[in-house]
Amino acid sequence: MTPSLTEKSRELAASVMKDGISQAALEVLKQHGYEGLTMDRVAEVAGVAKGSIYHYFRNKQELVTHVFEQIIEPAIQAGEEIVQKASPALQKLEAMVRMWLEYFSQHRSLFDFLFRDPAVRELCFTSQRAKHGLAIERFRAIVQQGIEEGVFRSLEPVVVAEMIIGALQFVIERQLETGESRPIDETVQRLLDVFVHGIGRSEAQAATG
Amino acid sequence: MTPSLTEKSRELAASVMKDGISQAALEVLKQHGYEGLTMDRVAEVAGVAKGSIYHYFRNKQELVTHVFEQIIEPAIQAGEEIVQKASPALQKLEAMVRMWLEYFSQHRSLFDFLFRDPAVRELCFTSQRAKHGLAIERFRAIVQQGIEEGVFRSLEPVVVAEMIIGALQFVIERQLETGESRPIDETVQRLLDVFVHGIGRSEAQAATG
Amino acid sequence: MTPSLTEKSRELAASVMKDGISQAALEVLKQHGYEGLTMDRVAEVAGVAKGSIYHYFRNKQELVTHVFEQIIEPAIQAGEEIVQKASPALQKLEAMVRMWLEYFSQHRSLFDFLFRDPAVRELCFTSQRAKHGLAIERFRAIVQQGIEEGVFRSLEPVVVAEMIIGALQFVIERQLETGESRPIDETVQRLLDVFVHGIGRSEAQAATG
Amino acid sequence: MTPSLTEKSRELAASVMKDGISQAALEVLKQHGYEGLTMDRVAEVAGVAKGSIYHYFRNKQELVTHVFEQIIEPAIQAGEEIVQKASPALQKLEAMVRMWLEYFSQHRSLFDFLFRDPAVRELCFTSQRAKHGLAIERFRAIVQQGIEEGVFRSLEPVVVAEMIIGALQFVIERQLETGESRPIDETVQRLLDVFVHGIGRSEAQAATG
DNA sequence: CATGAATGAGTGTTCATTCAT
DNA sequence: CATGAATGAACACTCATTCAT
Repeated sequence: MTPSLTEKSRELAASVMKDGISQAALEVLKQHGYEGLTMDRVAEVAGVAKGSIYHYFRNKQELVTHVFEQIIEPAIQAGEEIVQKASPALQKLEAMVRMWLEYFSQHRSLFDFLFRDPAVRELCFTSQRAKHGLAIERFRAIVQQGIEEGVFRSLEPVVVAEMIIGALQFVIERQLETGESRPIDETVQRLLDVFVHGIGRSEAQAATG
Repeated sequence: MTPSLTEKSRELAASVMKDGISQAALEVLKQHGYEGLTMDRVAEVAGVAKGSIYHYFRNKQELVTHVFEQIIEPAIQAGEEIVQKASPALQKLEAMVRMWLEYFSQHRSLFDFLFRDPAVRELCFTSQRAKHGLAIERFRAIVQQGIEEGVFRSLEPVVVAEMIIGALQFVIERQLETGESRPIDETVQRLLDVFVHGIGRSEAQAATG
Repeated sequence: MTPSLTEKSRELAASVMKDGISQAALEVLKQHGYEGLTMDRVAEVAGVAKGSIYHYFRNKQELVTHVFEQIIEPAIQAGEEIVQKASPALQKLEAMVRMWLEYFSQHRSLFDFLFRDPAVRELCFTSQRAKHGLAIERFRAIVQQGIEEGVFRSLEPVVVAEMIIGALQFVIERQLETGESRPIDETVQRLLDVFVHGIGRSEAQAATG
Repeated sequence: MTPSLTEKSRELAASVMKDGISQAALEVLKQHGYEGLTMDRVAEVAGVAKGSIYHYFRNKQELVTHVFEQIIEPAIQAGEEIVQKASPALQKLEAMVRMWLEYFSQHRSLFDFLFRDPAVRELCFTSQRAKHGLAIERFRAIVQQGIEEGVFRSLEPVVVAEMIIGALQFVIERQLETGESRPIDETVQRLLDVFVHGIGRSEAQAATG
């Protein structure tokens, strides 16, 4: 059992180091941008020798990936909670949109950097359908639930999920670019309004429908 | 008149070279990504000496910018034509969505790279409201027209424009990532359907409205 | 005889071009310094094609050398005149010191650049004992004359000439560096005073002597 | 105490490397001149990788400056000692002239290169009145002392100092250029003779002579 | 395990020189 | 002769990665 204990403390120490380095990398990312993310700087900020980083991360890419995962974790958790709740789809949708809006407005600048690494993108979206793919999956589930509840029309839920996320991301992105920051509540309402009721006028809709 | 002729052929040769280098850069971009875009590679692919590139582009950034402009130009033109037509907003919207859909599906992979260059982003979005900002402006104008025609509800047109573009981009992005390629017609219909009618069911809408 | 005429006009044209290019190089030198002296810039300022420079100067070094010769020529001439005059050595010395002082204060900044090229140095001082060596020779001749006239002590004239030139150059150099510009008359007097009478006090001299 | 030991050996190793690189740079300077001083060559001669140089010197300029300081340091020290001594001005002057003469004859070729770097010049003369400015200051102090002792005439000491240094430098320079090497003792005597007694035969001098 | 010195391939950019037109 | 596009070697500097201690 002793070895198990030693092993555990070893593991603990290792994970502490990993986190420390990861945090340092995040700091560097914030201050110097993606192109300014050098192992030297990470080592300096983390207060460890450059070589030590390679004990915990095989290479720079792995470090970047880990940083990304650290950042996105809270959103994953928050999303999970929202989905798990026993609320109507519309409420879940609103909660989800608000959560992502808040999340993106906090971290968008970092995403600019993180999404830059093709390897990270690969990881996030495609390969293991992880993280972002997960976001889609969750919106999809909510849309599906809405359809089943009879409040949403019977549309392809994945595509709808994608549209919502895309719209949401881009709206945030624009706000960051233009510098203006509208209250999140307002943005949430607008997004929901458009997606739920459409931009078409009811009479016209009645006519077309 | 002779100098005019010589001058012309010189200009022609110069523009041929510029295009050649630009094409080479595009090729490198496709194969190696933005981080892999080195002047050496461009020179090699273009089949010219590295130094020669600097006869046509002051520096790397200028080359990148030029490549970007070359790519986006056709879309700008097509957008202009659509906007100028005297058609109802709904038709324009459809044409615009289809155009961008076609355009993005052709170039999305490049945008991943191009949008990554801060200088390019600057150019595109912020500084001179050029290119992408222009796209927003055009969608905005169409939405505005729709509102005036009485077919669209009176929503903030800029935000709606942003949502549509965001949704559109992301849907394409996803298709590229998942590898599946749905017919563009179908995607256009889905986007319009969602944005015009919303995802909510009519009764619910009637109830809310 | 016709070919002779053609030949002459050809030669004339060539020398005109050489001078034009040389002047352009001088201009570039003044504006951009030695490190900024590029063939491109020279061609641009001269208003000729870069390639044309190589018709008149085998390479950059030859051009630089030519520029140097152009600059130093007036001083050579002025020196010649002073030496040729039938005046007492002391008067010649004063005239010479004044001339060089004026000359250096006008061109010192250029010398900083020109003396930088080892090839130029080679040319100027060593190889053909040209130019600068010539200056030494002239000061030497004046000192010699002074000895013969009985107004100067019988010292090794070359070394004395070197000392005077060295002192003269350095005093100017310092003025340029410190930025202060004392009147030339004053500097001339000081130099002559020190070199003619020495810094030692008469009694002390008598004591030492 | 162990860390202190490790630290010390580390520091030692670092200073050994710095010196090695510095020496290599000196070697390159001697063989290829200032324009031929490339980091590649320094690395090759030093037997280290190019990148390693940048562990010890932030950039080329810093390396050059360091080389310069290494070379000039001994002269600074020797000058300090001479000035500090409690000897009559005339003796100090002789010692100083001899010291510089010896020093310059050893390093003049390097100065050709070193003085060429604007940054080095800046450092030496202007900015902190360091090094060369220091030399002037010291000669000035000696002249001043001589005036106070009553052995030198009451002349502007700074200008006299400049003249002596200029003459001294130029005489050495000439010897290097012409290749002839006169005994230093002789040169010292000639310089002092000229500067103390002047070249003119005055009545007083005539009386002594 | 921790270290940080050492590495060396790679980066964008410059510029004297050549040569086909 | 005049041209200027093309060249390519050279430059200072960076940085992910390795490895002896």
